[in-house]
Amino acid sequence: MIQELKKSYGHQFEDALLQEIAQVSTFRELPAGYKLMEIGDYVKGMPLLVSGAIKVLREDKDGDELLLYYLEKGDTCSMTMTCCMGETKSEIRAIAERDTKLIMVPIRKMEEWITKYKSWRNFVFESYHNRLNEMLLTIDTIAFDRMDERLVSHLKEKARVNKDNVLYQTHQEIAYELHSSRVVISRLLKKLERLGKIELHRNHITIVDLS
Amino acid sequence: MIQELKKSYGHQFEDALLQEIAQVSTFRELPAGYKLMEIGDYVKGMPLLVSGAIKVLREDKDGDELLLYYLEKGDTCSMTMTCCMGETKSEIRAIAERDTKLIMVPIRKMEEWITKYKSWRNFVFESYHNRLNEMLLTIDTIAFDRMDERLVSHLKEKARVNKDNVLYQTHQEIAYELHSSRVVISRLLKKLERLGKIELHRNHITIVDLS
DNA sequence: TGTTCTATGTAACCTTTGTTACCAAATAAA
DNA sequence: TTTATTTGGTAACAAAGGTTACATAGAACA
Repeated sequence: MIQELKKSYGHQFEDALLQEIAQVSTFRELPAGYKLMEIGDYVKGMPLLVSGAIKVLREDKDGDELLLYYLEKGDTCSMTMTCCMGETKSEIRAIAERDTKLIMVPIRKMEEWITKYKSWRNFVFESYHNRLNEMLLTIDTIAFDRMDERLVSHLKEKARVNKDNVLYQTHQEIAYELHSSRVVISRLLKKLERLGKIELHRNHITIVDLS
Repeated sequence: MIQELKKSYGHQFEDALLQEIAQVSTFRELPAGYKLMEIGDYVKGMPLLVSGAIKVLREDKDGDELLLYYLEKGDTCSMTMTCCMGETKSEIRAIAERDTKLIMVPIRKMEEWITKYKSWRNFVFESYHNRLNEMLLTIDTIAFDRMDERLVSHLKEKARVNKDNVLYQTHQEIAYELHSSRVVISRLLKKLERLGKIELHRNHITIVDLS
């Protein structure tokens, strides 16, 4: 594990901290689709992403979903931190977007290291910073953009996160993540295809040029 | 200032910290409508709210606004903290919702106190926690609620924050804060009046029963 | 007092998005 | 191979919300 740690976090954490992390944490490999956290769960650990990606989703009272943002290499879940500080339940759902490796740090260490290591403190604050900014961007898209623009953003982001211009997602799944309906998404995707920006196939979408 | 400080923060900060805050901070009284921060501004201080309320707004590229949340007594602006840590410009606009008193702490002290005072550390993390949760609630309303529900929430929240069941706001102003149009808001307000939930007057709205 | 400005009410219409229904193609299962 | 299921295409319609236009009432003010 220490190698994985050094590769992803060696440039920002001092050796003593890396050692401590290695001692108390567990290394986990999650297959794509694995549900890491459900709404209402109590939080037991803080994930440090080593590779892959985790998607973070919000749900309303009717069970409708909305994709909030992705966690990637070098990220951690600020939502987790806020939860464990307050001993409250998770407000979000977290699912592996693709095969993912992460290091799970026990929450009790989090506060301890904040006083002990400056680099850890910076990391924690930077995470909050990043997460608040991701949330602002999410708000921007849902408040200010129309569904066609949101769809294009979604396709771009999906391709970036998965490092693949072919998206293996059904129209229904896209509709869930954007909190829309399958028919609307199919309609807009067809329009994008007619414009030569994507190619539609059963169970996958090829991005041609979304610039 | 030390009295104001003790009244609002005495229960959570130790005396030594209260003393330090009093020494390096400035006390400010803002009239309702005062613009405390504009998008693009560099952040010079961290506000500790003593009384009143500050509304925090987001703007898109076309200049359209959206109300994100209110800061009240005991709150601080996490967005400010993230900005000053990263030396970046403000992502939001902050305007006094009503007459407001606050203590402005220089940003350089923020990090220093995090190592020095446990209570300050808790306060900072709690602020992040609160802000992330407010952002989630904001996302919930704009993503999952229709405009009539959002309007009712807005009226309730406005009345709560201002401690007044009479709202002194024009339909146009409400439309800006909800990122809608005046005609739509007038239409929905009229519907609420017909249902006996509010009374409409020129330049003010009286809440009768929104439960 | 008459004039001007601002806030609100309302009708008519348009666009976007969501819903229902049905069909066909692709795939999986029997 | 036949049947069932999943996925996607499309039409027709409904609803929410935005736009334009215009009228009127109250407030401000000359």
